[in-house]
Amino acid sequence: MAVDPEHVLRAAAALLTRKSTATMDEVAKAAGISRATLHRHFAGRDALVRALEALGIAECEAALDEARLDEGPASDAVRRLVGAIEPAAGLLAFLYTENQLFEGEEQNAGWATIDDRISALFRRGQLGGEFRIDLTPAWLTEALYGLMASGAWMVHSGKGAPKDFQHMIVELLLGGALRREES
Amino acid sequence: MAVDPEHVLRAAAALLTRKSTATMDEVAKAAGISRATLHRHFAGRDALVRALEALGIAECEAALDEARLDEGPASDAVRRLVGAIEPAAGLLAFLYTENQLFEGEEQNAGWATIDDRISALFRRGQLGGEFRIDLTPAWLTEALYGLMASGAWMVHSGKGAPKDFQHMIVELLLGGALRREES
DNA sequence: CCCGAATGAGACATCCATGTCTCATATGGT
DNA sequence: ACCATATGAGACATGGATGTCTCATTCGGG
Repeated sequence: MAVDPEHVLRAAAALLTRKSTATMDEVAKAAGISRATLHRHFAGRDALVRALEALGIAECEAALDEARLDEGPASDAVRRLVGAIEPAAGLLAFLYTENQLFEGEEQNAGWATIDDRISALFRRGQLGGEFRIDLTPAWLTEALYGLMASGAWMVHSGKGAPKDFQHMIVELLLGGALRREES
Repeated sequence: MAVDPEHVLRAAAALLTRKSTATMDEVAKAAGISRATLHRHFAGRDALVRALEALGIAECEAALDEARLDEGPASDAVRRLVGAIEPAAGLLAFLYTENQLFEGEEQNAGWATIDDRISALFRRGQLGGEFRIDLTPAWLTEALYGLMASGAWMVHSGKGAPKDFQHMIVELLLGGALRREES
């Protein structure tokens, strides 16, 4: 009978990714539990979103670890990062829009850490001569978020295949839309 | 005494861009009118958002016209487009997230027209040999939206300057993060 | 100057999500 | 088998936003 909070969070994430205004009642149904039980585990919608935020941060950190950002060419690290983060892209896209509601209030410090790690990767690429230096690491990081949200949205709306997620994002982020001279 | 609906829409757009959950009361205050009057002009929050959607579409169309997408190199057209659309980026970013609430219901057909015009631009660039062909026009279009949302977010949060908006987006979208060999 | 129309202020009812509570039931360990 | 505990179902109160209404006031044109 014990409810698995992890499973509840996954179900909530899956639902809220699709319908960000879903009711606590809908979330409970999606998780296969009653609203009362949902409330026993997460005291209110706010707590639920915070828990989802913590989950998203944890998955991000895990993806960052898995991608081994310090190893090899920075562009390869970016490739690994996008690939590793893909399963969490939907959740992150939800949090990305939801976080803007929290503006003004205290932000979860976890995001700053993640921002820093990703920014450091781009900076490493710049220092190593791989990446151009006229685009700031902060912008490249923000752009990566935006492209992941767009990619998640495309997959979710059926306009793109999940298998193309990594390729679409990485190729555009690193290479851009212009044809390159043969190297 | 006559209220200018256009001015009300502008104020609503400016407010909702910053706080997407603003109340009808807050919108009315922001527009300098009473809630009753706001209600007389826009029958409910839904109607207001629809009107904002129409405004956003109109501004997009205007930017598309102003950018003369058919003239000259496609990359220059993209540059002009981003520059022309910058003033509306905040509103578009709001609608971009708000539209997901309407999923399932009928979408405003105006977006499809805009998608088509932008996609056509990217396709033209591909056929002309300017743009790489392994990224679909649909994805490039979606990516442009995502980057504009990220750019608007960066400017809004103070992490980036408005004057860099066009440069950041265009350079990343067209050129990517990798250093190019000297051409 | 006067009258009609639009506005502002506020009261009022309503709806919806939320949060809390109770009680019966089911589960799982001892 | 028994008991403690967690769950499900639903009632209930609450708060916030919305939509509607009235009435006094103000503005602007004739």
